[in-house]
Amino acid sequence: MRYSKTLLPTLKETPAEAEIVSHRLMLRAGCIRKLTAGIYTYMPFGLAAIRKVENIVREEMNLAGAQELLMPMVQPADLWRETGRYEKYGPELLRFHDRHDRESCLGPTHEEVITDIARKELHSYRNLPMNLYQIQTKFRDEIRPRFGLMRGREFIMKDAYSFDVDDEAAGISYMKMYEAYKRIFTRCGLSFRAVQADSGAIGGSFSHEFMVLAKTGEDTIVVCKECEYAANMEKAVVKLVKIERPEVLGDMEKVETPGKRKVDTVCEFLGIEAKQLVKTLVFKADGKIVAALVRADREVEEVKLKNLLGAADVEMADEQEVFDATGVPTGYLGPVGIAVRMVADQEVAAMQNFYAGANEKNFHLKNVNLGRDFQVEAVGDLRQITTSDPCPECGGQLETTEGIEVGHVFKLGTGYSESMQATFQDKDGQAKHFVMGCYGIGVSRIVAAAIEQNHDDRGIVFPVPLAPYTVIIVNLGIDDEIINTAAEKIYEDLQAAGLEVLLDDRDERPGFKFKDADLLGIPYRVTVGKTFIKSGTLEIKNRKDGTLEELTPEETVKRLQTTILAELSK
RNA sequence: CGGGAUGUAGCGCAGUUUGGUAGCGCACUUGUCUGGGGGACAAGGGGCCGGAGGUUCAAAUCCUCUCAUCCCGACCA
Repeated sequence: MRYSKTLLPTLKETPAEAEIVSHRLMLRAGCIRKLTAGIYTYMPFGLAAIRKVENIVREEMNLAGAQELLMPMVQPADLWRETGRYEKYGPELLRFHDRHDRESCLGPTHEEVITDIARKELHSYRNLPMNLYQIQTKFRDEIRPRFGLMRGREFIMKDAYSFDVDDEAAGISYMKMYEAYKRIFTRCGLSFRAVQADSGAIGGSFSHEFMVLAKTGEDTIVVCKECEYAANMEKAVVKLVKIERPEVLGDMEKVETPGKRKVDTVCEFLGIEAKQLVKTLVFKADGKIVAALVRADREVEEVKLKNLLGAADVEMADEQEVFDATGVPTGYLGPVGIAVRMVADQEVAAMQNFYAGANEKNFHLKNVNLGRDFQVEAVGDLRQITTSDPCPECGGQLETTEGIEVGHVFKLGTGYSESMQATFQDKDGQAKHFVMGCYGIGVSRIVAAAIEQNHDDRGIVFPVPLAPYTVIIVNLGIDDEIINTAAEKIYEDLQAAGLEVLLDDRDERPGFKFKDADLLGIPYRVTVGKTFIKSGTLEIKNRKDGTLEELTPEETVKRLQTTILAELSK
């Protein structure tokens, strides 16, 4: 492609709206332009990168035995009512009425539509397993779209759905996708981790999120330094460290703590450590008051609390609500003699002779013990994991990093097939519900994540497999016949060698062109300038490491062809 | 939906406090020079100052209402 004929509007200055690197660079490099909040036009250069991702996804999905189809974006409300999601989905689902006043919605995901296809078209176990996928623009009316393509309302997603005869077969389908995903993200040149997204309530870990490791990620994940364990922070299982303490249970006594409400001040006043104190935090679970007990130096993980309680929604109660429910001012709350539902972190159950609030202003209790002095409704893993906790898998050291979720594999089971009566006839002649799985990849988000992970202060540094062009030729002598001819020649030859080449044939000054080449992040730059007249060589620059080479045109073609091919087959 | 901020030329901004009829840098057009890291000079084009209403002789500026966008918290690929 000739730069002079391309719509590739680069920006020297950064538009004020862009906050994170990928968004900023994608705007500056002319990849995207915003139409309205969370909705972007993919400009030719950005679209080329998206297509690269799509093709990798397509190849690997097909290789894994999945078939591509394309489902409608506009969907009838009735279909969504079958699964109850038309009511449940919330305002993210954009609903509207068509000219006949039929209720419709824009598909944020396609379980209903695909299950409808399955119940109509798949009738026998002989048809299974079946895995169908599409690459499509999704619409989710996000509460707060932000960060450009990272969280848009409109975005390109690959979604796949598998249908199997039973649980075991579904597990195989799941693993196939899991492996395909690893290949996809590896081929995209991303540094990523597959993290467990389910704490194991169903039994196995049948949900994984694929996270690209990047500082700007919206999720925090914990990663083991020694083994492959990785999990979303809010779901990471805390392994209880057994402490052998054959202590004699002391008699519970009241101690005065005048005006000491905070953990720090209480500990300082009593001359104890926070790990000897238990704090009582009050939450509203689906509107009902529940107290959660954790060691004073720990944090309650609301997601875990939610799961333990089986609640749909959990939030912290405010001071007034706490007082209304318990009659105790915050700071002196404790588990002994309090009339609310209580749950405790497993660590609290293992503690002996601890301190806690006395449910009386200016007093705490000493030598409190669970079981003897109070009872709780449930004990479980309630607290947030820390880097000083051992890896739940191998006991190794943990660290935290930020991650961007680019993929999610999930075993659905028979929820959808049951609510939509999607059955097939099995070997034994019985009608059975399909066991389903669903698998998503954020295609447009991958491009943003890749830039988040691969850039420097001069611009994007595209991984070769995602680069819209792999080579940019900088012609520095538009008016010089020798240089011009050489630039045209190498342009032809590189294309003939099967490479995607951008020829910068604009009448601009060298500095200007170099800056653009850096900004665009094209992996290899070939400069045709005065050195060609002097020595007949071209300069090849590697965008990533900055290495320079002087080669003849023939050598250049060979060198680029082999190195780029090598990069692509990694 | 709560909290904060911003809307002035394609982009980045000043001007708003103290009303007097719109400016700077970049980009764009033309010309000359220049030619290995966003070059120089000269001459141009481009703005119902987000929208509506009001106050006033006079509004980008003051008042009221609205719309939009961005940032911080609950969702997710």
